Amino acid sequence: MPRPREFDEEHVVLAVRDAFWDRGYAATSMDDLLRVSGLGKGSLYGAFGDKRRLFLRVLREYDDANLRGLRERLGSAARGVDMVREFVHDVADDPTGAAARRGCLLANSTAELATHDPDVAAEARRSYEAITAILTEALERAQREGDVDPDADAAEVARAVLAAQLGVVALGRTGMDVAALTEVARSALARLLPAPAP
Amino acid sequence: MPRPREFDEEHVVLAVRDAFWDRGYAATSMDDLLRVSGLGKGSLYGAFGDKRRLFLRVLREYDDANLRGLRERLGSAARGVDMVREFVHDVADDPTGAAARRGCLLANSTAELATHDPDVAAEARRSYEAITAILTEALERAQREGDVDPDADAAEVARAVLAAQLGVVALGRTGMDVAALTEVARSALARLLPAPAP
DNA sequence: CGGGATGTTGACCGCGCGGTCCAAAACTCG
DNA sequence: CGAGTTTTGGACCGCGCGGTCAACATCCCG
Repeated sequence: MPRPREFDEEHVVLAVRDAFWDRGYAATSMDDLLRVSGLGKGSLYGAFGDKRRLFLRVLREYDDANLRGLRERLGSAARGVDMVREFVHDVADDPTGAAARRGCLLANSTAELATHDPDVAAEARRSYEAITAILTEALERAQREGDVDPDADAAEVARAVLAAQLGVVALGRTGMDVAALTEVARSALARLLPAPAP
Repeated sequence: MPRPREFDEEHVVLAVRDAFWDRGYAATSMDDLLRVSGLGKGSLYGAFGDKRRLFLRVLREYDDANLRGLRERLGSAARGVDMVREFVHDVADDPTGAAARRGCLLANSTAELATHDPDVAAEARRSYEAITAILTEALERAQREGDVDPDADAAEVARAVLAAQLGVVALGRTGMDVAALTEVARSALARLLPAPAP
């Protein structure tokens, strides 16, 4: 019976995500979102609700995609420890520095909004807990593979690794040069991953 | 000759700082700033220029105060390593969690603004470099005092410690409970500060 | 092919934004 | 005390914000 949608929701979510990622929540106007999505006001409001609801939808999908990506990288990594290293280096691996300057949408949003938006704060907690679980799994595998001291508490190391990664992401946003950022990641990892007794 | 100011610039800067810290840059209106400062529009604009200039002034004074504080803590710490530990635990040391949720004005501002405001990005780099230097000094002292492996590269450890601290601050903003946050700090420090051979 | 339901477009709304400006006030000094 | 200078408070401005809505287009199905 109804008239069908003329746009693909996922395309819109991705375009809108990039806008929020680039400008932040408050500095992105609905007009910006209409521009990047190519939709009219009625369509965008009809499909996603107001600005905040749209943002929360975008944030959640961003996080889910991120978690899926991490699980895939763990699944396809030759060794558990490789995935952990990749995770921390990530933003520093783009030699142009663009990825580092962009940072992470969740981290940016939490810094901007978490104080006054409980939904954003809750989403951040959910996401970081899930990441910690994945890292723990990766580290347990690394212990079995002989790359990490089997006596270490994998969950504890995972939390420290997460903190280090968040630090690298935060530093990346300052525009610090990529080589230096890579050094930070390398230096943190060298100390956070206790090597097994030889 | 002239009519004297009726307000104290430093008081105003502090009040305005708290407003920006609480709401973020974009979400804080000039009316908010007039309210918290108690000034009229003419006075605020006359003394500090527009919103962005006022913000940059506030941010720089915040950073300077922060650096002064760190240097003082290093000067008065019984041991170099104590200052490093305090630095990382800091926001988690408020048992109410308020400090953790508030986070750091510089970190929040960098996450919100660094992409499009080169002055904010530059200020962040300046500040983080200065912090790294102070941490390096603290760690060198810790090495002399036998609390940190003297073979470690103090500057490298300092960068890793900074990353960990930024991670703790980022996690703190999610509203994660303080005990867990303290554990993250503890766990990171335990691994980042290589103990000297006994 | 027509009726009903949904999607689309863009005009429109009121508000609050950042910023300007000026008349009155408050001071110093000759 | 009066002249000169700066500060003060708030009226005022135009704009762009987020959000609503109604007229029209497009489709499915009987």
